Amino acid sequence: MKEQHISISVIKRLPRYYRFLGELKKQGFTRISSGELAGRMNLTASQIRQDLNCFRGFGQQGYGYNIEMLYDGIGEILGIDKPTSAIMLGVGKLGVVVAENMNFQKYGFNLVGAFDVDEEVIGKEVAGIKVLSLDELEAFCSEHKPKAAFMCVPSAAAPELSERLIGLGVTGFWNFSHYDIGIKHPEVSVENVHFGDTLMRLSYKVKNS
Amino acid sequence: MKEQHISISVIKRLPRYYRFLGELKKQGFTRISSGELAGRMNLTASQIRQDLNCFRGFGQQGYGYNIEMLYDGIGEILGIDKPTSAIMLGVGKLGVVVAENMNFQKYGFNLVGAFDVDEEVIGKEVAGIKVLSLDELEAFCSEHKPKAAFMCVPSAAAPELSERLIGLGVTGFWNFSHYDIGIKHPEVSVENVHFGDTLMRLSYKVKNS
DNA sequence: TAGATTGTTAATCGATTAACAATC
DNA sequence: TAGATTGTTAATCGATTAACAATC
Repeated sequence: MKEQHISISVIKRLPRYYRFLGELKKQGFTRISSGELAGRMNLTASQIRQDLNCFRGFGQQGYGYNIEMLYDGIGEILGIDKPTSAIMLGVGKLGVVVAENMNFQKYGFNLVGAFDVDEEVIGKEVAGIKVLSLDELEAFCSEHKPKAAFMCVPSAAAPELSERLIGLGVTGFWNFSHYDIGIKHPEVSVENVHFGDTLMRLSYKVKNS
Repeated sequence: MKEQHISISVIKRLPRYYRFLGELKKQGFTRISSGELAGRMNLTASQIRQDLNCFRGFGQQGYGYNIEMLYDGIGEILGIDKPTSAIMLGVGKLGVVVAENMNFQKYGFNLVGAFDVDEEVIGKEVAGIKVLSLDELEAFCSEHKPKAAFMCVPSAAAPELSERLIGLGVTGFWNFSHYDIGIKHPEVSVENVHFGDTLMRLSYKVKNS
């Protein structure tokens, strides 16, 4: 898997390829051409070939792409085969739903800890994990060295907490809070899940079409 | 508010401007220059001026931008001042959390109905709304004419259900399910919230930096 | 071999950045 | 008026699409 420099636009599309290919695989298909896949995904064949060619070796002229091999290959590029250990910060309603309904393994992560400040929540089990007090964060991290943090805390708590986590070696944030972790720390990776932003975009679209 | 053709890239950024400006407003600031805002948001001043100039009349040479006016203006562009009526499909764990914790009004929507197929859930109240049986969808829609649907159903239910909703006049989907509503229906607006996709992207980033 | 389909280069298109004249 | 800062045009950069030679 020789990767030169992969543009962020390509990376953004990979999960969607992965989903479509997984579906095709499940349906029993074994090969697909860029043209056929383009039709299903509403892309151009050219774009698919360009995207996949960033990584070399997936296609075969005159044949197309082997679905299983491509699926596994993209999974490997995304790092799904090598789970990153992660902790959840904030085990409120959202945190609980996310923790208990996401199959993290499927997406390249392994949830190893959960923290909250609420005495009501501390000590309870979520997704098979005992919720610890935030006071225990330092001890836990020096023992387990989690690399990623799922930020399900109120926005007000995010600035200080993210500083603390970065100090403890966390390099990736799955951020549900409103607070732009990446601005002060361009060296860490952040993926934001901002419900409000997507709703506002939908509002715009609905009203302008 | 004269809008020619606004590119999708600009629209995508508007909610983030809106959030930052709301914050600045709350902090008591009254004016800001593109340079200052660029620093805070980690953009270029040039991009901010280009973006805002799509809509005309926000800035003033030598002065900058009036925060309140800009905030309100962007809100208007996004259509936040004119709520779209929406219904929720699927009131499982995710649906409940979303319904009860999102202030839809704040983002340009008004939740007017909720539907499920589970007898356990039907009849209960969520966010002040009584959950109806999916059998009542047609009657409800012909009376209330909701324009948007929040899809919190299992992916398997999404294809058929989205067809049905489009037939009933729904033109916008906030889609939590895995199913690409937009492919068969390019005429409707869709905003996807795919937790898995963002996690996979984070996985890639964490492993490649 | 002939047909299909990729890999890859070149052309186009769009978005971002830089520069500066207009103007508050 | 002088200084600041926008609006806007031009330059650059990157991403997408088109085309076709390579090759399975």
